[in-house]
Parts: sequence; structure tokens; C-alpha cells
Amino acid sequence: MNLPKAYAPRDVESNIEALWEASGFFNPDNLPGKRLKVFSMALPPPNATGVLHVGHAVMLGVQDILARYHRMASYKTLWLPGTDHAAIATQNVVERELATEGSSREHLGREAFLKRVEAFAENSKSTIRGQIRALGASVDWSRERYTLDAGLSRAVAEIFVRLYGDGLIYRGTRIVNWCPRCRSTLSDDEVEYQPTKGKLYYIKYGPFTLATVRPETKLGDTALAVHPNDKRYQRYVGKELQVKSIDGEVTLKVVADRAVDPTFGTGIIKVTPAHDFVDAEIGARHKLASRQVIGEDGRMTKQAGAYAGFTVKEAREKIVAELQKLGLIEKIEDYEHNLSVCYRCATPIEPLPSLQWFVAVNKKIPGRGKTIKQLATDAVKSGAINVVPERFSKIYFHWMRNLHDWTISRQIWFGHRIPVWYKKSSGFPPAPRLRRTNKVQGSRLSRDDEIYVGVEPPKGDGWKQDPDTLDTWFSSALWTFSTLGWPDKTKDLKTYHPTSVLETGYDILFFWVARMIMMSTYALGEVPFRTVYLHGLVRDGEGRKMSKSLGNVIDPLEMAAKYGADATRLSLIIGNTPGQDMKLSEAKIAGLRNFSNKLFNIARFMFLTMKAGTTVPKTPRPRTLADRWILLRLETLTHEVTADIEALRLSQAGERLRAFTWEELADWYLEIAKIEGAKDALLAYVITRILVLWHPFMPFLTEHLWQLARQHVKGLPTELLLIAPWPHSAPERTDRKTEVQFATVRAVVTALRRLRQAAGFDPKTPAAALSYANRHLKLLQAEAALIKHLARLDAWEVFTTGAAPPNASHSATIEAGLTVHLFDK
RNA sequence: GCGCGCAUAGCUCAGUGGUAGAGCGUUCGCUUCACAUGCGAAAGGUCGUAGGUUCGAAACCUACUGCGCGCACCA
Repeated sequence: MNLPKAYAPRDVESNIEALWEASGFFNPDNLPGKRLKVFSMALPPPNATGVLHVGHAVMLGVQDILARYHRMASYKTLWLPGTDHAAIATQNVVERELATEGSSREHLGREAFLKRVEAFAENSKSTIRGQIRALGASVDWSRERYTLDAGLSRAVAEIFVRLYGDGLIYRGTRIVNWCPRCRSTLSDDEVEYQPTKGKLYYIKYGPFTLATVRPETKLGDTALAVHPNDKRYQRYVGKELQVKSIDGEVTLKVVADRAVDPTFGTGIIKVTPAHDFVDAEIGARHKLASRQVIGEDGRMTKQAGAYAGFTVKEAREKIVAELQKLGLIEKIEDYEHNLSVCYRCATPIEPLPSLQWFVAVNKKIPGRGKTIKQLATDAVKSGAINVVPERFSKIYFHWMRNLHDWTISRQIWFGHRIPVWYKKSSGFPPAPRLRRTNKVQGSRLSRDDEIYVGVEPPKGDGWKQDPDTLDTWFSSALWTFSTLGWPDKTKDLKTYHPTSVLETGYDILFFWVARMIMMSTYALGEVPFRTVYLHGLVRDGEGRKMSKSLGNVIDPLEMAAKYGADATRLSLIIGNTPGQDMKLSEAKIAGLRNFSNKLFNIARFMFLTMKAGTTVPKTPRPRTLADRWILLRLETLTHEVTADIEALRLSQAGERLRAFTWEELADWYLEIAKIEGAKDALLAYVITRILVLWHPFMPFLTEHLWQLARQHVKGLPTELLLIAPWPHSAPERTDRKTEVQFATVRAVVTALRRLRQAAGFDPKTPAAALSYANRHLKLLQAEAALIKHLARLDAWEVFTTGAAPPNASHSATIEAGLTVHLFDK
């Protein structure tokens, strides 16, 4: 056989990938043998927006290790892949494309635009499929899903209808986070905060002065508020003040409310119920009027009078100028505050009142006596879901406690259309499949509208579907069970749900993980997964977030092409613990490429030296001390690696394997094998075992070597390493004597090498030495040949005890009574 | 403001109450016939600071310092 001197991943990975897929073993239905235990995972679906990044590579790496380990350990193993339509994110990308073409979604119209987005998403999906394959992920493509698939869309509609039927989805006018650029609402979690330098304007309001960063909302003020205990302003509470302003005299009521911090600023605030969450609450408590002066287009409304039509920014400048002219500005200070921006396009958020759909998280579920929030909290508190690392459960509870009703309607076009239809109630007979009719109130509908909520469109004429779509996280919240066929009672659902492990980045704990728990406990009455494993973010070598604009992005596919998929994956596993961010550099990947080559060459050595027809023994027969030692170490390694993987200590498992493979196996045992000879069977045994143990971590290389091994040795258990049985992890076997003996030999060899170097001997010229060994006498005599070879001595004698010989140039003590002495040449 | 994390070799990081570890880098010597993507040898540490618990602490507890993150506030 003609083996290259260095491992060339590029030449083998695609062939190996094809071999696996042709086997069909990624599909658990095809796995051989009786498999009573089940292991299942849903791949967190990448967004259908483009390409995979290094964060995806972490997730694929961790999950593939778990999938391959369990498959080998004879679990019925399902790892279900798919993609997320990622509503706003994907729509934004396509809108940007259209903009460069001088077009827009409005220009195309809803239908044509959606076709365009779908074409884009389809293209992304096929890119992503190729990338998942290239990284070696053993996902079951026969079960691939997409959040907009018909089946999943049915699940989305079904759960919406159920929630509505339980009174847990409602429609109402509330202050929402509005992104004027996306022209859509956002949930609280989709808002990010950017520290921003701005101005703080001190404005005179009759007898008061108060500060604001948003003078333009002055037009929407309907009251002033002070703290109930603030003595300074007590006499004004309940009074109505006539205040001079840019739009003439306005009447403002003074109310007392606990939300006001008397120690901050002047201790008095203006209340703009239509454009601030806190003010809206104050407004509700005091039954204040609400005046919307900013519209969904980010421009001032007709209510803003002379300023109607201006953007918020323009209005602010004009209003400040006008206030200054009227002498109503006391001072302007520089001020840094947190600006709310859209997490998808960084546009400043406008809080404004809007008619939207919400999920009620604090309302009892009929017949269950608990709220969605309680179900989701209990799932973790009870231990039904195990969070790794554990500290994230605290963060989860904190978030749950503070969770408000979830705004689920979005005014974008790409996504699941809200399964609600309206029509003028004018004597039409009720539709046959009407689930529920209700009068709804709201600005968009007349009071006579009839509402239909159902999975299928209503029969009959005159129904118009709600134009809005659902929050993308609403559909991904169903991912673990919608992908398995829910709401049908499928075999897959029964077999694979709850899933075993959900592995994802901690950055989507709230967006996704928490919502999956909410939806699964609500709809199925069971947890979506038993363990959540949260990995950290991958940063660049300097600890900065990777981003295109910084130009510090490490592309996992590029790295895989350069250093191999195995090295790339391993670089994301080793030296990292769950939940901890990691710094990644190309040097680290190159280092693991070097290790790949080491493993390759260990096998190469075996293939080149082994007699044809060697059989891998079922039970190895050690002949020498080194044999006993390596087998002992191999058993211990097997035991420890198995325990590490079971406990999700993947980094530790990888480090152990690397240390054993490089140091103990390659540097010591192989060198000894060259000396002692006649180790074909033992070597075959050790090497096939480490291929098995390494397989989850380095699937391509190990499978490649397995296939080569099949040409050289007999007795391999399976044609594909992919389904080779994981070795039974017997209780740890200790053999103190072998350990101590081998360690002593090692220490003597190392000491001799050190002395040789200290003496300045050329590595090639043989040297002469003497040892006093005391209790190790017999051992060192027995291993004399080995020690002489490894330390390159042509003469070496061992005695029980004695003084350093006069012609010894260098001496060393290894332990009490054990010394080595090197003679001058 | 509340909460969480991190601080260990020059760098990046593991570390499970019992003799301080790895990779990279550094120094010295080697084309030793599996591998220079390599081999051999070595140097390098007050485990952030101060207390405490313990026979014994890098680890457990308390306080503090520095860095980072989340949430809340943000008039």
C-alpha cells in the first residue's frame, strides 16, 4: 500500500462522507442490532440567511460527538437537521438585495416578494446542507425539516388555535417595541441597548423644569408626575396646570406615582403614555389620555399638528429651536444613555401603541391551574430539565420572573401568516369549521367584524386573513416536536420526544430555549429535552467578537479545507468548558492538524510494519512490561473517556485521548515496539481501540484509517467505524505494580538522556552508564535491553548499591536509592 | 442597582480537598528508516489580594480589587 507521509484530509473527507451517507446509518431506522435505549437531538436550525459561521461549527462539533458516541454505544440515535426561515433576518437580507437593484418589497408586492425570499432561502438551505456535511455532522437527512414546511406550519397554526381557545392568545392595543425600518413590532428580547451620546434638555413646564432626551414626545404629553412622598410638589398633585408650550397653551394634570424617582433630576417627569412603557403604566393607573404623535413610519402623526410628517429627528431639531425661541429651554447637557435598537437592523426603536397579538404568560391555563410561566419554571426547578452549566438555570429563572406577555405578531411578510380571518358581520351564515367567534376591538377593525381562528381557512366568502405574520421564535419554539410530526401522534414523536440533549449557544437561552420549554410543556405536557448544554461564544485571538466589519472572522469551512474538518472541529472542543467563551486562533487549528497527522502516522507505522493477515485479538496477550502497561493505560483511558462523554466533559475527554495517543502510545510504546518486536496483534488491538475512542471527535480521519485497516488486518467488528461497538467500560482496573515498574523504567531512560545531553554527547554515539537500583534491581536488569536502546547506551550495568564511580562524568538521583551515572567517553 | 462569570507558566486555557497541568511560544541538541505537521532534553508559577474552614485549599466560605457579560433603570 502506498500511503502518503502526511495526512491529506482534502483527499479523503468527501469520500468518507459519501460512504457514511450511502450506509444509511445516520437514519436510526437502519441501525443494526437491538437498540433499546434512545438518544435524540434536534439540531438548532441555522437561519436560512446565508452561510454557517464558527458558532455553528461548535454546535455541530459538540452534537456530532454526542450523536456518534451514542450510536456506537448502541443507542437508537436520531439527530434531526433543518433550517429556520428566520423571518426578519431573512427578509432584511432580501430587502437589502432589492435595494441595490433599485427595487423594494412594496414595489414587488407581497406574492412576488415572498417568491423571491423563498428562492433565496432555498439557495441558503442548500449551501448550509453542504456545509453541515463538510463538517462531518451525522444528521439524518431523511428527516430534514424547515420551519416553513407544510407540516411545521400546521403545527404552528394548531398551537396558535389551542392557545387562543385557552384564552392565552389575545389581541389588543398595547405599547409595543416598534422598529420603523422593519415596520414591525419586536418582542422585548429583540431589543438591544446601545450606549449613546445624546443631549439632555431641561424644559420649563409652567412652574417646573424637567429633563428629557426626547423633546419631540412633548407633543404627546398628557400629564406630569411626581413621587407621592415628594413634599416639594405635594401641593400640585391633582391640579391641572396651564402650561405654555410650542403648540400654545396645554393642560397637564399633575399625578403622584411611585414610578418616579424623587432623587433623580428634578424629581418630576412628563408623562407620554403613547411613547414610553413606564409612562403607559402611569397613564393606565391614573386613567390619563394617550396621544400618539409618532407613527409606524417613524414620522410625526397628524396629532403632532405643525410637525406632522417630519421624521422624529427633524421634529426634535425644530422643536428644540422653537422652545429656545420661546425661552422654554433652561439648559442642554451632554448625556449618555442607552438607546433601544432593533437586534436585526440596529434602527432606534419607537415605543408606540399598536394593535397586536400577544401570548399571555401570566394567565392560568384552563384545566391546568398554572400559567405558562409556571410550567416553564417548574420544568427546570423540578430537575426535569438539567441545565449545563448549572448557573444558567438562575439566569433562566430570573428571566422567567420578569417575562411580560409575548408580542407574537410581526408586520413583515416572510413567515407564518397568523391563522386568523376577519369579515364584516352582515348576515353571512357562520362558517362550518368556525372554532370561535369573537367581537374584537381595535383601530384596524370596525366593531362589527367577525373573527375566525383556525388551522384551515374558513369556508364562505368575505373572509380576509390577518396580514401579519408570527414571530420567528414562535415557530422555532415548537422545533423539538413539530419536526417529529406533532400534532399527529406519530411513531417518531413517541420514540424520540422528549429529546435527550439540546445543545446551543447561551446567547439564545431566552429567544429559543426558554420558549421551547414554554411551548412543549404547554402543548405536550412534557419537557422538550432532558438536558440543555449551552456552549460559549467563539471570539477571535484578542477576545473580540467575530464580525465581518472587523475582518476577524474565522470561516470554519475555509479552515476545514486547509487543516481538515477534524482539526477544525477539535479546536472548538478542546480547551473549552460549557458556557465559557473561547478565543480561537488559526494556530490552534494548525496544532490539531499536526495531531491529526500524528494519529495518521501511528496507523501508517502499523500498516508498514505489520505482517499480512494479522488478526485483531479479542483478548490481547501481553508479553512484556510495556505490553502490560499500554493495555492497562488503554483500559483506564476507555473508562475515563466514556465517563467524560457521559458527563459532557468533552474537552477533558479530548485532552485525555490526545495525551495518551501522542505521549504514551506514540512516544513510548511504539518506540518500544520497534525494539521488542513481534507486537502486530497487540498493536492492532490498541490502534483499533483508539480509532473507536477517537471516532466521535475525529470522524473523518478515524473512519479513513478504519477503512485502511480493513485491508491490513482481520477481525475488525464492523465494516464502518461509524457503527463499531463502543467498548464496555469495565470497572477501573488497577495494577499498581505495572504502573510503578513502567514509570521507573521511563524515569531511568529520561534521566540517562538528560545526562547524555548535559555531557554534550552526540545523540548518535553510544554511551556507557551504570545504575544503583536497590529494590528496582531485578526490574532494571530485566529491562536492560530496552533501557540501553532507548537511552542509546552500548554498555550499562546495574548494581544494588554503591558509590558514584570516579570516572563518571555526570550523575543523577531519580529517587532514594535509585541513581544513574554516565561515564566519560 | 440586581445577578452571573473570569483572574493559574510569556500567550491561550484545563484542573474532580491530597506532590501545580496541557497546547502554543522560548532555550539547547537532533533529517534516529511512522511522522520536521517530527524526535529528545530543558527553562518557565507566591494559582488576583486579604482573611477563614480543614490534618491538608488553585479548588470550599467571606470580603476586596480588576476585567467581562446578562437583566433592570435610563426623566
